[in-house]
Amino acid sequence: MLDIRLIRKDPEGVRRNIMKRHREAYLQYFERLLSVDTELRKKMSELEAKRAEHNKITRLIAQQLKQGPPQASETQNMAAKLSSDIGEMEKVVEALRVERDRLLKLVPNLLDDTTPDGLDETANVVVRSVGDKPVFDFEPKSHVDLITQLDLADLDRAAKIAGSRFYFLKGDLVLLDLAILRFALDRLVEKGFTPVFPPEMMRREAYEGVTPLQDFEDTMYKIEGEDLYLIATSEHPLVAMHMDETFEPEELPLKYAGISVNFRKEAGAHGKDTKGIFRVHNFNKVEQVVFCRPEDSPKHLEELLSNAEEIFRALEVPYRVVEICSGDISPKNAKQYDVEAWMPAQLTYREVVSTSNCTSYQAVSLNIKYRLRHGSAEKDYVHTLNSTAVATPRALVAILENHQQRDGVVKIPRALTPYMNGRTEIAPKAKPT
RNA sequence: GCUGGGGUCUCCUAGCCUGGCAGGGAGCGGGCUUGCUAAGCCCGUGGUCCAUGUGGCCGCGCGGGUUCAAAUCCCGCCCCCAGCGCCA
Repeated sequence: MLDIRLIRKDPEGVRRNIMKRHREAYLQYFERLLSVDTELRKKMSELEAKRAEHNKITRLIAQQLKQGPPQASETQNMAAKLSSDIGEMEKVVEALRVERDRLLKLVPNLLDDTTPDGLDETANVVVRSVGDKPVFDFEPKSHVDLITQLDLADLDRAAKIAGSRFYFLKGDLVLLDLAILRFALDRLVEKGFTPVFPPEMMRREAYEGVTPLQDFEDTMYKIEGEDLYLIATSEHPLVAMHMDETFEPEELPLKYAGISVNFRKEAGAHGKDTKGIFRVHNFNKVEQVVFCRPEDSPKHLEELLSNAEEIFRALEVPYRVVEICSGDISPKNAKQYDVEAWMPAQLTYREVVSTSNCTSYQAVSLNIKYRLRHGSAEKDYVHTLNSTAVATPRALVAILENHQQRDGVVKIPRALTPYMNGRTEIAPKAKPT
């Protein structure tokens, strides 16, 4: 969420920024927030004055009782009256505070000045296209046909026991999945990232700090009867792990490479990508997470993007980088890039990476700060950034489709050969003649 | 899961039994003193509010309750430690 103090200090500036998202609802939340917050502060002042009065009397009672019990009863009656007044006022203030916080969480992050303006995804800006699209002298097969033909996954039996959007991954595709994850992890470790296996469930309180409320409805799975949610990405536990902490300046930037399973309901995606393993309920992902000083976050955003691009170049998958416009960007992001891989069977680019600068939006919710100078009392919120390094079902789809040969063989990218025990291709099983 | 012990400001710790403004130490930062890279002294080192001051309010794992008053008493929950149980 935004820092309420910033909103109080410059409501007009915040309003102008929110308008750039072209969503009437955001503005309504914001205007309502301003009035509720004003009312809250007024009521709080009154409450605190009353408490101050009550505290004085309470101290008086303590003194009187030292001198002798009989003197205290009259003052105690006054204190009791004040105490019940305070109880009433507290209820009012608490209701206002709950409403203020609810609205505050609904107001989106301030956009970076460089985020392109636009109404929806059609206004996203292609920054660059990298790699040559493969030229086939045959009709390229979809990944669905390839995994069926090569016996690399079983979708029907997965549906039987778990439902749609689940899969049994099999044989060489399992080895390739692990190879990709390990390859990506190694590249990040070389760059100073600390690899982390995080908890794959989180409590609601911590979770609310890293993701919009709407995600509890349409993204996250809840464990029945427990205050636990399956993580939708390792970004969530990795960012939340430092809640209520203050970093010394020399500890920043802090870089993690999270590796985990990701669970997503994909509610609202009915009918999209229903076949194959492109859009699924659980998948593996290596994620980059950075905590840094505010002035460094634009630089780190470019680094995270560059790291992800490096991995897709090594996988020999053609891609383009897209800058997400103000109407399409996630509410928690100030600036966002997507990397989209070329999918030859669909003749289109599909999202495989999302790189985000959340600036202080998550840090404010989670109360993550740093000292401006070592030992100094002055603190400010850190910035958090996250980016996919690689997510495997989608990377597998890209590799299968881009590296397929006429004879049904799929070439393994050279960079992965060492991670595949020297293997260079995935071939159909020899059929008995 | 059971039994017992615990969670206090950045860290350590006192206070809890017996309710009355959370005290001490260390580290860190700033200042002063001094012949030096020693030693000493003073201030600061949770959050928040606006009327910005010798100010108020809140804060002792979280949430309730009792009371004029709760770190302290009562209830529920979370987490840590030890032992037992279970277990890949």
